[in-house]
Amino acid sequence: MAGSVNKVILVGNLGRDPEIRTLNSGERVANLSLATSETWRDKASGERKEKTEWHRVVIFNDNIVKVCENYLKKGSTVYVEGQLQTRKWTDQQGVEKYSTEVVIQKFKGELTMLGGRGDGGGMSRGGGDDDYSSGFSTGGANKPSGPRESYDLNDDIPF
Amino acid sequence: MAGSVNKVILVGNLGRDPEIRTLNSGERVANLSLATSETWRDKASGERKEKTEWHRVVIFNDNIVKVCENYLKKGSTVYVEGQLQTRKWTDQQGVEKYSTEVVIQKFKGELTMLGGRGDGGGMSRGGGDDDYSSGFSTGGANKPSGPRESYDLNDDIPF
Amino acid sequence: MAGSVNKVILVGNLGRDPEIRTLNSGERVANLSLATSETWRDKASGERKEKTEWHRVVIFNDNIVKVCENYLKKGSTVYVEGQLQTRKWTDQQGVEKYSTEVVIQKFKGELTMLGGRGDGGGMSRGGGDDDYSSGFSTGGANKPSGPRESYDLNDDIPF
Amino acid sequence: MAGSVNKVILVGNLGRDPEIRTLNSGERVANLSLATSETWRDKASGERKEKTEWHRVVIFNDNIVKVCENYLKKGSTVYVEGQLQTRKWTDQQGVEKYSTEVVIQKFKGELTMLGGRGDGGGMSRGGGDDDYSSGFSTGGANKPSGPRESYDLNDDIPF
DNA sequence: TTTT
DNA sequence: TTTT
Repeated sequence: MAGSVNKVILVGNLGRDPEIRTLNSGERVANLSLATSETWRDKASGERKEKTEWHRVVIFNDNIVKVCENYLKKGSTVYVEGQLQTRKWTDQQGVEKYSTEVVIQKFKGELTMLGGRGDGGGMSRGGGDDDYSSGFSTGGANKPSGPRESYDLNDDIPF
Repeated sequence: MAGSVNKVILVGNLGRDPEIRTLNSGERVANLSLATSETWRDKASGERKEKTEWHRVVIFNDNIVKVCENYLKKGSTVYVEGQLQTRKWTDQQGVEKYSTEVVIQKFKGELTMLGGRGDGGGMSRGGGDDDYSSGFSTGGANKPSGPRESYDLNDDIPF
Repeated sequence: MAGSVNKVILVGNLGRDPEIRTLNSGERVANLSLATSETWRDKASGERKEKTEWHRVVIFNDNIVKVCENYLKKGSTVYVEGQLQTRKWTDQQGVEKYSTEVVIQKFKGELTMLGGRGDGGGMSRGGGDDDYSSGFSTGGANKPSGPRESYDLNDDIPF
Repeated sequence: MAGSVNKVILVGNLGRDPEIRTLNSGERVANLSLATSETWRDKASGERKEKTEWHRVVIFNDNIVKVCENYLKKGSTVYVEGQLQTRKWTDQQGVEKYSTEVVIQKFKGELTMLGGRGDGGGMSRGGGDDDYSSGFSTGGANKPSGPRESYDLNDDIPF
């Protein structure tokens, strides 16, 4: 295929605390229940209405799992960037079901804390790590070394 | 809620021709089956692997429905920008099911043709309209009246 | 051209209060100075570093101009979605300059309030309007007439 | 700062072949000149109009630099995801200038080939690498190992 | 079910 | 300077 893009961008609030589990492989996974809402005024009745959409976010990136564990809770506002993925599973009655999730892979996607009620006050990020971050953002990288401040090309002119 | 964002960006190919239906309200709706693929080389075996994700795109914007009708077909490459929306429905056995879709609302979202095998050659967009467009892009338009809560199609099954 | 996309997504804080001006046409324009920051730990020195990028956001959508006027101030956190646009202008010495801006057109782009220090407390949106909104989001609106080619502000300098 | 986001998404065509240079550090950098266009019908005159925006894209990720070198040329259509960055420089007359660029960092951003006239036919990506890719997409990762196909949580239910 |  |  000549290239494709699968990207989801959400800003919303957690409906409950993150759930973190350990797979048989030892790998940790975080699950978030994230709400986005729209409000509008109904043209006919003049009433204000609201509709909330709930998103299931699944995180396989361990740096981001740690942020979920240490900083997020019910009510936290987050920016999430991931991929749409539909998973098939079978319930206890043997019925096939589908679940569509926003997945933050090990090497793809981001999560950035944006504050909100759930934040326990402090914004300090905890020390001792060598992560690259955009504020409380986490993701994308492996062992980055910071943004580029300048580079030595002197024949660059705006075009 | 202090503002939220719900945005999906996809670039992929149509798995079949667009399906266009007319609702009881007279409103037209287009459905796209859009594939995005990832390929990678397996570290262990060294083999090239591929995984395809299928997305159900539902379009309520009539300008975009017209583009689907006139220009898109199986194999077309498109850029789609919409919202994630999960819809509950009941199948013929009375079982509740959920379908998560990428929705292009009447007044939100975009679709841009990017070529691909399915394009029947001509790129001319048809005249006589006064639409704003970015290339073959369509969207962003007028007179919003709130998000869609439900629509009366009962033959929709997750795919 | 077979379709193109020009989209900028920013979440950051205002460095100063919004500036709102009226063009000769009577149209109002809001300018925001928006900061995004990245922090990282320097691999060599182990020090925490930060780099801030300043973005000039220019808003031609009057609903969003009103939100800027009524709700935003220095310190506010906002989500902004617009287009990249580079404008050429001539300074008082007759030197040609270029300014690249994130533009929210009349019929394209969004702004969503996400809280932050600058918010004067209340989140109430003001009544009497029939706007469609996603939280405090505003945008996506009607009756487009083409992109903006130039506007008559001659005191604009890159910042 | 409580987290920020700085993201640019472009789909357009290259106005010329990629320029690739080597910095004093030995690091390679690719520069792309990318066009995005909008067309619209003027309401007054009824004429079709077009406006093209040119974007300077700067790439520090070596995997993506290789894709530019081997597969892209004048006319190629690409999807680019990067960060907005403004760089100050001094021209030969000693005048300070600013250049705003879309930067694909070493560990951030993506480039995906979408075809277009410039593509020399072959889509084969060259072998012997262990890169993760989405079609011809490149970026984001370091040593990824492919998308997740399934995971062993059996208590997952749609919510 | 697409695409390469 | 691209593309249709």
